[in-house]
Amino acid sequence: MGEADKREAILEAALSLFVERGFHGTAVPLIAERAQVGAGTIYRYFESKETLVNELYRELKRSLASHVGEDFPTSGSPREQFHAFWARMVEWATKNPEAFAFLEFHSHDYLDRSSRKVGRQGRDTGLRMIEYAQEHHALKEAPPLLLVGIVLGILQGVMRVKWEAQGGLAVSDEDLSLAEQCAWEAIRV
Amino acid sequence: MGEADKREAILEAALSLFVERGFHGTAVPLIAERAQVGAGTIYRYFESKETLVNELYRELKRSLASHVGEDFPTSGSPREQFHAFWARMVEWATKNPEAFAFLEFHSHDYLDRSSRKVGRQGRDTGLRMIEYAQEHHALKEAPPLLLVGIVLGILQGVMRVKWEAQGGLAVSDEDLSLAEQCAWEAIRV
Amino acid sequence: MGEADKREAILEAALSLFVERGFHGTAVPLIAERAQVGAGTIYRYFESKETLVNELYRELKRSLASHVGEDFPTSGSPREQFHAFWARMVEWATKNPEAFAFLEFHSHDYLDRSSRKVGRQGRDTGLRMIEYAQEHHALKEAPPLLLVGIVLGILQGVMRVKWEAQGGLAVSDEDLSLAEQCAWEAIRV
Amino acid sequence: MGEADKREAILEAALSLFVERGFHGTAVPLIAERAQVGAGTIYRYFESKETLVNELYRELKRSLASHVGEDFPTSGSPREQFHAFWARMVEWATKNPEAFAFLEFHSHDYLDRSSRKVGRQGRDTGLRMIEYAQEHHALKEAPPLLLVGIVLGILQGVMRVKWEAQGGLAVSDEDLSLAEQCAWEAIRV
DNA sequence: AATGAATGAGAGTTCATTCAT
DNA sequence: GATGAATGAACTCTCATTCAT
Repeated sequence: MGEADKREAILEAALSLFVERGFHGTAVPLIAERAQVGAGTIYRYFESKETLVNELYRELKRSLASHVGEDFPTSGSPREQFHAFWARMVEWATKNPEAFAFLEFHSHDYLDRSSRKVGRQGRDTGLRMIEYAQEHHALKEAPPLLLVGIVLGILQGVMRVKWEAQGGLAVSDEDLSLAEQCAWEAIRV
Repeated sequence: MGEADKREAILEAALSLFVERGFHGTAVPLIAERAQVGAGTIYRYFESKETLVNELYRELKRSLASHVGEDFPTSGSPREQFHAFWARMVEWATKNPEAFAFLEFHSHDYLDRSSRKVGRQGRDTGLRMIEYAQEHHALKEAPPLLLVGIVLGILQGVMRVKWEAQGGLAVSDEDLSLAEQCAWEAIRV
Repeated sequence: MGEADKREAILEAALSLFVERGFHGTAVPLIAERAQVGAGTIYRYFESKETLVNELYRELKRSLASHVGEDFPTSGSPREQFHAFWARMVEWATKNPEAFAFLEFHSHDYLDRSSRKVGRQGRDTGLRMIEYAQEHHALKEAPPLLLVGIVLGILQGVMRVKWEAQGGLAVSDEDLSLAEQCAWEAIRV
Repeated sequence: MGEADKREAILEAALSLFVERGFHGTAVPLIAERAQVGAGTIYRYFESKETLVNELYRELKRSLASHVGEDFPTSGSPREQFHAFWARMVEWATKNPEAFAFLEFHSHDYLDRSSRKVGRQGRDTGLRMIEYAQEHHALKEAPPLLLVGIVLGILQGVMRVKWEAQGGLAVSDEDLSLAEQCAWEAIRV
């Protein structure tokens, strides 16, 4: 196992445990065990448990941001942009359910300045998309922050239902498309 | 100070500290100090720190539910019912900002079975309202759980913006009414 | 057991263990065990293991300094002053053999600024006594620091012999008086 | 680099680090780094960190002893012998300041039986010199151990002043000669 | 023979909980 | 009934030592 692999194994183990038991409920040796490394090894890759969770947070935030931002239809219509945004968020969340759960369903009382900055950047990107759409009179005349809150809230609310769904109550792709339409109707003029 | 008062003081102290520093970041003696009681006293009112946070959670959930449910316009139109629901949620969240922040912006990895049941009851009430409205063909034909997720998501998203707003960026009552309209347009036919 | 007693018990336990096994060879729970308190209790009285050893160091240094300084024959002849100094040092070291061993036979790589300052104060007092005696032409014309080093070196060397003596090789009071005379002859004109 | 060179490099690195940071404050990989070898290599030359420090201690003690003992004026007068002893000790300490600091200013709580034996041998040599001088009625009638303690104490005290001296307070060769005279006057009849 | 990444025992420390006062 | 000093289990983290390369 190469160095990068080991680092990755630790991050993956930490992610799944943080989602299962929360950050504070997860002891470092438990992460080590799941990652199949010694407890001390974690400290060759991360300065501390806090550093570990912060790096995990930032890497996931950045992964999500880059997935949404790649080849974004910058010159598309507001509705096209909204679709791109929604579809990619859902895509990422579906491919990385634990990562999405970690980012969105858990509180992050351990974030350092750098991580909080990364957290804000994601929101700011959404903000610019909203402002652009408002300039095209495609959206309601409301404070952009409010509209961002509404859209992200819907996304979170819907994904939480999907996450919590067990057994036959699964949320289908069709449902997610429907939710996109709901979200659009929430904010459009 | 009577027994009930002391219990209340402990719960209030715990609430504000949990919101400030998170459940795990709050030491029991700190709660005692803020509540102006001895550390041991807390254990005359609550079996453990976990019990305390669970009872706090349930009492707040019930308070919110009863505020929303009291004199609910059971026979009103779906839109009237939706307005009642929204306005009362916002009212309670505005009167009890810390309580709302605790319930909605923090992860609750410590909830016991009983608390999770109470948590579900709130959602189920919303579910029945949605189903009732769907029977009247006022809402989109989507899984009720999805629509509940959307509405609660919007509410949470909007209130989070309000909570995080500092300085001149405050979210006004007008904004909240606008958000209500957004939420309605998200789910109505 | 009162608060001060418990603090004292911890300091005493720590002193004897530090002398036996060195600072780094002494685990905190071991100190607790010998002091007959819980491991956590130590942290109610001392911020950390380092704080503990620093406070111990300073209290002993101060005790020694005050024993030597009390009713010191400020206006006595240099020889009288020297006798007072020597006799009191020996007296304190004999009454507190572990304390003297801790202060003089162990290296103190953990001392903080405050402790180092206290350490220097003791030496400076000796320095002033030497300078006073030199002004009276009672001592050799050598750098005062050197003479202080010589006297303290002799004291330490002699007490180390006493400390290490086991069985029939004990160092008697008479020997210590002899050593005083040696020390005086080392520095006098 | 030959085997012996590598061993030497490790011992030198260890010595300077032990003097700077103390034995317990020095991590083995740090010694390896300064010696420009891999951490594991140290364990091809020394069984353990304890073995390493013990061998270092013994080699330095032996080096000092042999420097003092070489061509010692066995049939010289007590004063001549004393001068030879003092001058050679000072010479060695001046040429090997870190080694002297390590041997004399640090506590050695890790010494094994063999090292303690070597430590005693140095003192025993001094003891025989003292006894020889006493037989010639050149010294005070005091327990030889005491006189050895006095002389070694002075040497240590003086060298400590020199070691700690910084800036313009340096201890000169002249001062060291003066100190020799002090030491002699301390013990002579 | 040499390396240094990996290890895990053991360190210092915290804090939910207890119980003598 | 109320207190808060005391507790010790469990945590995070370090570092002497090993061993696959």
